[in-house]
Amino acid sequence: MSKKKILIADDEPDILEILQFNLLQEGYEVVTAKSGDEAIEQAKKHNPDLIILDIMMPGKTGIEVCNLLRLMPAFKKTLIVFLTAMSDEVTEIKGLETGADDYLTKPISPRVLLSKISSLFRRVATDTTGIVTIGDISINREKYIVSNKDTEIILARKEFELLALLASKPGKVFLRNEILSQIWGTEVIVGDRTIDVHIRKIRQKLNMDCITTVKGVGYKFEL
Amino acid sequence: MSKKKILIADDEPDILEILQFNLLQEGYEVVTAKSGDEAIEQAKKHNPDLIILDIMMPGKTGIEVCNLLRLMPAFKKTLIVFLTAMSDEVTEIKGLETGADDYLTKPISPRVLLSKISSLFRRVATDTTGIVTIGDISINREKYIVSNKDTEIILARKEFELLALLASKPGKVFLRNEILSQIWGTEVIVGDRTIDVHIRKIRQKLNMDCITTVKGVGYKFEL
DNA sequence: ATCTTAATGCAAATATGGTGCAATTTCAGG
DNA sequence: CCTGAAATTGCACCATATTTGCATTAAGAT
Repeated sequence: MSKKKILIADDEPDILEILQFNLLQEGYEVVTAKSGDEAIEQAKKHNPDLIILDIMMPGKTGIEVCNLLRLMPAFKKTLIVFLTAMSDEVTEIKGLETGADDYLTKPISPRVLLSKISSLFRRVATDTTGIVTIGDISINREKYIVSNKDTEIILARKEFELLALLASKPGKVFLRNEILSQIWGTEVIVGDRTIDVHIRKIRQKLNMDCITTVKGVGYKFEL
Repeated sequence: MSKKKILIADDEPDILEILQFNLLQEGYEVVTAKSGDEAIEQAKKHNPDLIILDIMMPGKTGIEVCNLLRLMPAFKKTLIVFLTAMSDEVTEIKGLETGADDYLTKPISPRVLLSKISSLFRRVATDTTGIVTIGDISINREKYIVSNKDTEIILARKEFELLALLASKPGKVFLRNEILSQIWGTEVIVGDRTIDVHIRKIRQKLNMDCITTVKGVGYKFEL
C-alpha cells in the first residue's frame, strides 16, 4: 500500500512544524494549511487520507471545516481528527457530533498522536470497498456507478473502465498505449481516435473538465 | 423488515445522549438504561436486537450484565457490544470471552459506531437467519420461498439461487462469470443465454424491475 | 505559418441482451 | 422402470446500446 497522506491545519507554526516533523518521520506524506479555508482548499487538492484540524483557527474553525468537508461525498469517509487546547467536554462532544473520528488535546504527545493515527488507519483498513472518490466524483467499481455530487451518471462499459483507470491515479498522465493495453488489451486493435471519442463521451456525461488532454502524450484525470 | 431496536446502558448521561442521538438519526429504535440492573430489566421488556453496555457502571458492570443475559435463552443470540474508556487489552479480551460481539472504546466516533453496528447486523442477517429482505421482497433460503408483500412467489431452483445471489449484495453488479461459477460451478458449461433466460423468468415472476442489466458487465439487484 | 494532434458530428459496424420457441434434462409419482 | 410435467438449457432472430471509424474543424506546438 502506498504512503498515507495527512493534512494538518493549524494557525500556530510551531505546532504545525512539530506535527509535520513527527509524521514525516513515521513515513507519512504531509500537507499543511494555516487556516480553515486553506485546509478545505488543500483537502480538495490533495485528497488526504487523514485530516487533522485545529479547532481554533482564524476564519473558519476546525468544526466548521469538518462540517463543510463532510457535506462533500469525497470526504464522507475521510478520517478527521480535531486538535484542541481545551480538554473541554462540550467541545469534544460537539466535535464528535459533526463527524470527526477522534480528537487530540494539546499539548500533544507525539507518541499518543502516532498511536491514535495508526489505530484509526487500522480501523478503516477493513473497509475494502471498491470505491474511489476524487473531489465530488465517486466511482464504485462494485456497483458500476459513477456519481457527481449525488447525481448518478450512467456510463457504458468502456467509458466506465476508462474513467476508472484515469481516476485510479489522479494527476498521472496515461499514455495512449497504456490506455489501449489496459482497457482493450494487446489482442484487439483499435485506432487512436477511439480513445478520443470515449474521452469525449465521458466529458459530456460528467459535464466537468476533469480530464485534461496532454497533447502528443495522453490524458490525465485531475481535480 | 422492521426497525432494529437498540438498548444502550451507560451511567454517563452525556454519552447516553450522544449515542441515542446518532442511533435515532440512523433510524434505529433506542431504549436506554442508566445502570446494569436497569439494563437487564429493559432488555427483558424490550427484547432489543443489539445491546450496548458500558463496562464501568454502578451496581453491576457491563461484563456481569452480559454474563447474566447470556444465561437467558432469549438473549443467547442477541448482539452485545461493550463500551469502555480503557483501551486496555485485558478488558477487551475479557469482554469478548464473556460473549460480547464487539467492543467500542471511548471516545466514540459516531461513524465508527454506526459502521460497527451495521456490520454486526449484516453479519447476523446472513449467517443466522438465512432470510434476506430488501424492500418488500423477502427471500427465505431455508424454505426456498420468495415473497413480495405477503404474496408468495414460486421460483424454480436455479431461479431461486440466482435471485438469492443477486439479492445477497444489493447494488453490486455480478459479472456473468461470477454468476456462472457461483450457481453452475466451474465444471458445467452453459451458454450465456441461459443466464438471460433465467433472469427473464425471475423478472416475469416477480413482476417488478428490481434486476437491472448492466450491458457488457452483468446484472444487479436494486430497490 | 505550417504541421501535428485532438475535438466533433455523423454514421457504420458490432456486440449484447431480450424474446419466443423448442430441445433436453430432471424428477416425483405411479 | 416408465411417464409426464416442470425445469433447465439452447437457438435464432430482433431491437438497441455500445463501440468504432471517418471526415472535418479546431487547437497547439515548433
